[in-house]
Amino acid sequence: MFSKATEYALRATIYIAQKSSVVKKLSLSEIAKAIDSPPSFTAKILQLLTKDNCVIHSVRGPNGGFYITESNKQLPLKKVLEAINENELFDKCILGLKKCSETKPCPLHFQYKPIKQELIHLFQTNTIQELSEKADNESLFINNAI
Amino acid sequence: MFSKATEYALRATIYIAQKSSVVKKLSLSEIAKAIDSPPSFTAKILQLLTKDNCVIHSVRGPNGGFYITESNKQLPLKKVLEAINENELFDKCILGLKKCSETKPCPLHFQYKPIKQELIHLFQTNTIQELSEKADNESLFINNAI
DNA sequence: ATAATTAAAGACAAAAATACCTTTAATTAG
DNA sequence: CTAATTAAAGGTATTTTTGTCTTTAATTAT
Ligand code: FES
Ligand code: FES
Repeated sequence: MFSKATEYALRATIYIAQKSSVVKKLSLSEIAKAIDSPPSFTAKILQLLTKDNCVIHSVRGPNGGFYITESNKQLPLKKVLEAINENELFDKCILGLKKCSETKPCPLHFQYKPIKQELIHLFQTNTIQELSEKADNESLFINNAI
Repeated sequence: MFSKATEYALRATIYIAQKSSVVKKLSLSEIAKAIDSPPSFTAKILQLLTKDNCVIHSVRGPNGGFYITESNKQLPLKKVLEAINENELFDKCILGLKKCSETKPCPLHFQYKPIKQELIHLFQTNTIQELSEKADNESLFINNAI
């Protein structure tokens, strides 16, 4: 479904929303360990999420790290997909035609369309905060620990 | 969503179901041109679909090529995914956890679950024949022609 | 000011996916 | 039987994705 990069981005964002605040920043190594992802690769992805502070924030130096503001927690999960340029996933034709189009639809188009809408809805209506609260309250998981 | 290999496999299968019969086989080059795919790569994929005659059939030599039997047209589209080993796509966790599990669900699990079911349903209920007829009757498309 | 800590940036490496190319085997037509 | 045609098989090449490593810049604590 998603690329590794996207999966790490989503898991990292949820974890940061769970555990960080402006006064409690999380280091790369803590995040990577928590979400079970390769640290250096995760660094690249966090940089994308930090760009223009579009999703998360970062500060360098001692006691530095990554955090997310309360206001950014209100962003829809879709924002994460946009930040790492995988948002167009939901615009694509399921059979791989160059354009998914109503006027030149593939044989699965009209059946796939409502499912696609639900996927878009899923990422548009869930905020980062909501997801992180879910993970908090219902003992849900964002890593592969045993 | 799907890999290129899967996209080509689905488009090729639909095209073969539309145009072939036991007495009218289609050459690799015709298929690749029709579905707008790289011929050599498409050859590999058709081989997988031909293995054990699980989806399509092939014969070598003059007037040889690929075709599908009436009985195989009754197979669900899911069979194509299985043939190229991308069927597990729908078993995977959307956040990339090693296992999608009810007992250790990710924060999106319960919202994603019904969508996943619809995707599975889509590929399980549609037969190859139904899709190819759709493509016939409603001027739907399986290539990128202008 | 200096040293320590942390992310940013960029080069590099490995693996996987995609695409291509050559040889072989099967089949058919003549 | 021979030549032509077509898919099968297997190797190679390219591109993309994933992952690593090193250097630089920013920040903080002492
Ligand atoms: S054209 Fe294929 S999904 Fe819309
Ligand atoms: S655990 Fe993530 S989708 Fe089921």
